Amino acid sequence: MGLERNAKGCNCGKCSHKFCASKVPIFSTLSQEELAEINSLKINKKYKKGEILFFEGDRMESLFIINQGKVKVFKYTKEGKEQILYILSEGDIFGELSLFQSEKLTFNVEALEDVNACVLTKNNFEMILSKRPEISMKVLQVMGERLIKMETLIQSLGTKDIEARIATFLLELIPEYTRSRGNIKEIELPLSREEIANYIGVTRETISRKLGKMQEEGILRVKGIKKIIILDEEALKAYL
Amino acid sequence: MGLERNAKGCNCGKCSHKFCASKVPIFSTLSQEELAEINSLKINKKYKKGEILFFEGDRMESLFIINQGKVKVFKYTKEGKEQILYILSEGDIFGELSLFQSEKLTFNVEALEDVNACVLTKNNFEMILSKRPEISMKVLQVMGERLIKMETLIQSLGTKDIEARIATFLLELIPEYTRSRGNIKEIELPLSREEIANYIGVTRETISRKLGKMQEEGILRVKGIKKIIILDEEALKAYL
DNA sequence: CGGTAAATTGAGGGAAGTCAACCTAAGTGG
DNA sequence: CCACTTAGGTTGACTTCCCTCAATTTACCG
Repeated sequence: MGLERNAKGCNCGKCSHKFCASKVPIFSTLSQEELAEINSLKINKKYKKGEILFFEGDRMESLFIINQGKVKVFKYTKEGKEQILYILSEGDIFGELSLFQSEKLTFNVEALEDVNACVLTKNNFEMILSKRPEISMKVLQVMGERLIKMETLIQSLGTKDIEARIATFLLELIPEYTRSRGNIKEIELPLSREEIANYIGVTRETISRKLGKMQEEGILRVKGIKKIIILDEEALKAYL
Repeated sequence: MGLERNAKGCNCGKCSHKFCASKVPIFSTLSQEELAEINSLKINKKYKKGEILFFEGDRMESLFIINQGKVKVFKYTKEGKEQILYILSEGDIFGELSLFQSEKLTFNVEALEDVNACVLTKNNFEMILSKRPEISMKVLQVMGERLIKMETLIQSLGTKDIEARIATFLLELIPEYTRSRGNIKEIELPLSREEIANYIGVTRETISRKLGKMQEEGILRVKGIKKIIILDEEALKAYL
């Protein structure tokens, strides 16, 4: 699967990470030569599922580009429960903030699956940025999108109706995590029940019960532990 | 009051809005001449308390700088309740996002008190930006701070403990909204009870009850409708 | 094919929401 | 300056819904 990917995106046979830079929207305006330069500067890191990439309070000295896999970004609440802020996957970046304000990280990052990431040092990134200042605009766009996602999450958490929160969560997943088979949509869940609960601000048990209820209502079908088939997307939207 | 302000910050007697640009961190690197240029480009707008500056879905074609007063930025939840995202006051900017991604506004903005704002058109701002590209870095910093605030809010909303949410809210207010009298701190609340409730994700009544409880415990004193005296800041922090 | 971690299901309690009545304070006009 | 009006705040009784705790059941991995 991983090999297929490479074969598909790159023909040179050896540079399995040529993608790092080319995958990322912030570098979309760069030429092939410039991308190649970035690739020669980057280093590659691998993490196992469950591994912590960063802890709150760590000082970031580099820009991370996720080449493969997914990570969750989260904080701990007072009760020691994790509050997930967002999920990042292939092509997403993080650490960009610290590059501009050299502050400590305000969240933890953990690999949800095996992760392959490219790392650009702060210095190298600043060098690239000085050559191509329009990149900072791109970074602004990415941050803007992230802000909008967080606004949606806040709106969701502020909503008392838990069905609505779950619906929001599922609908968000559809564009990126769905394999369409005919006209039914099968979501590949990136999170466990407990993690969904921690994202939505409820307990694991409540998620179980609500999904069960939605299944009874014919809106979706829970297929094993990490798949959900959306049978009636309109009914889901009606919850919002 | 408004005049005193002006007298204090500006001696020319006529340019009551010279501050707009000089108040804003994103323009902090500019020279006096450049600031003056911006001031000649900007236009001035006034809003009455309760007035809506923008609706969700509006297209922003300008950068707003708050010169005086406070606004709340909010969305509506499914139940029609407002979910406040943040409070902006003197020196804060908004609309910066739309300038970079020309998307529609994702929130509403309402004046909490009489507001005086400076407006820079998108074109003018882009012109300034092209002359001084380092401003985009500053914008990134501002957005970074906003992102961090939202992360905190999410963490707070995800926390079940409502006392903790109230404590977080009050402690956030202290730096900006406190008049210290001796060693007791008196917070001037920018929000009504209902708005606090809408910010924290609970009902008006719950806020009343919890503040009453905290008063009984000797942590604070509710003084009328818009003042709270913090008697025991440490006890407040202990809720976190 | 076990063994373990995760998910589900059920029963019970508690905390916040709802609804309604009452109170307080800010603003208005005489 | 005071009485009146009204919006916002507080308080109480009741209800609901989610959390908690515990017992099973189901999925996943060697």
